[in-house]
Amino acid sequence: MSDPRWVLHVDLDQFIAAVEVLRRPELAGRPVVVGGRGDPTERGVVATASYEARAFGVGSGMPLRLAARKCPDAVFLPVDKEAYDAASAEVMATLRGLEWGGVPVVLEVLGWDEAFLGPGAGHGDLGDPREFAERVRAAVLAATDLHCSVGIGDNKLRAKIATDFGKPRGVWQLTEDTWFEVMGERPTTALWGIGAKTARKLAALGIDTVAQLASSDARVLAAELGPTMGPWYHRLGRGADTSPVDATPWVPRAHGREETFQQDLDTPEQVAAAVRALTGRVLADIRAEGRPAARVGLKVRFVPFVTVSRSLTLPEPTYDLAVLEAAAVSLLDRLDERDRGRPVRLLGVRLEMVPPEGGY
DNA sequence: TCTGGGGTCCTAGGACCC
DNA sequence: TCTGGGGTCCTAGGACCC
Repeated sequence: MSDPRWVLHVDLDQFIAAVEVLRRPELAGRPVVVGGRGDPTERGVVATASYEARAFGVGSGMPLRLAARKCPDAVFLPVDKEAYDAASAEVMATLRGLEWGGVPVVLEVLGWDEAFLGPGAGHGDLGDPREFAERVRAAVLAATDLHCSVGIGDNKLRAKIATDFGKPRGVWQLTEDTWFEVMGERPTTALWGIGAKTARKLAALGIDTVAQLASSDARVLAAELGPTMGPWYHRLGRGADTSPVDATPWVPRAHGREETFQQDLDTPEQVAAAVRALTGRVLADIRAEGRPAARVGLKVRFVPFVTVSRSLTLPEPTYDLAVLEAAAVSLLDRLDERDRGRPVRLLGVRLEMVPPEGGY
């Protein structure tokens, strides 16, 4: 019996909505929509909708106002980051405490509600991965009252894609043996890392499906899509991935804050004041990180929708609020003439930090 | 319907240096 | 008179993900 290096991908089912229902049991079975400040008359989008709300056509990324029109009886709740942070930490601690083949698992956290899980060094018999996957689901449910789905793969890519087939509350296995049978005829967007734009470029090359991508000419992809991305898309088509499950804690490169204004900003004074306010908020985040800012970036969305960005490298890394505010505001002067004076819908300030000692 | 907010990584072109 | 080739850094923008 061959012993593939099994990888599991764990994904919580409708994490945000599920956390909200847990602390308000009376919402169970009702359509719940979480997003923005919880006021569907404001500008904002849906972060997560419960299954009951999805039945009305409400989905992630949808404007709250549209969600309210589709499902007027839904309960609208504000995004409560702290609550999800806490629930996520509980889930990850539970996963980290699991043993597989007699040794602790290796856990790579992907976000609030997702993680890869692999066998630790020196493990013994791993047994049937499906049995272990069910154990994972049971452990998470017992510890947190949250349901999850688990994908099993012979690498991270296949495990990640498998999870979607198992949702909700299920387990699915995808390996080299079943890759083309399951994925071959699906559109390239079914792959992790190929979105609408790339799919369109591939379609222009006569590549619409995963199987077509796998049998395409890697040299053509490199020429058309870049020396790094081209070959990578080719590997995606075959489901190939050799990256290890990596438990190294995440070290952020940058922090940023964005704000969509309920009323568009009309004057340069309003815009500059908002940029300074955002800069102060991001500064607090990087102070907590303990590494000073090395670069400053500004993002501006005008009405109608045009989004531009400008950035600069600071003469020297700093925590100095006045210096950072001045740098961020100075980026406004670099906007194109035609954009100046147009109403501003969104502003974003981003501070890139100096790398930690020894790099990332 | 009128489009979040947090991120990462890649590419291309220009400036500059040797 | 015309023109190397390699390298790094900076900036703007594109694409993607959760």
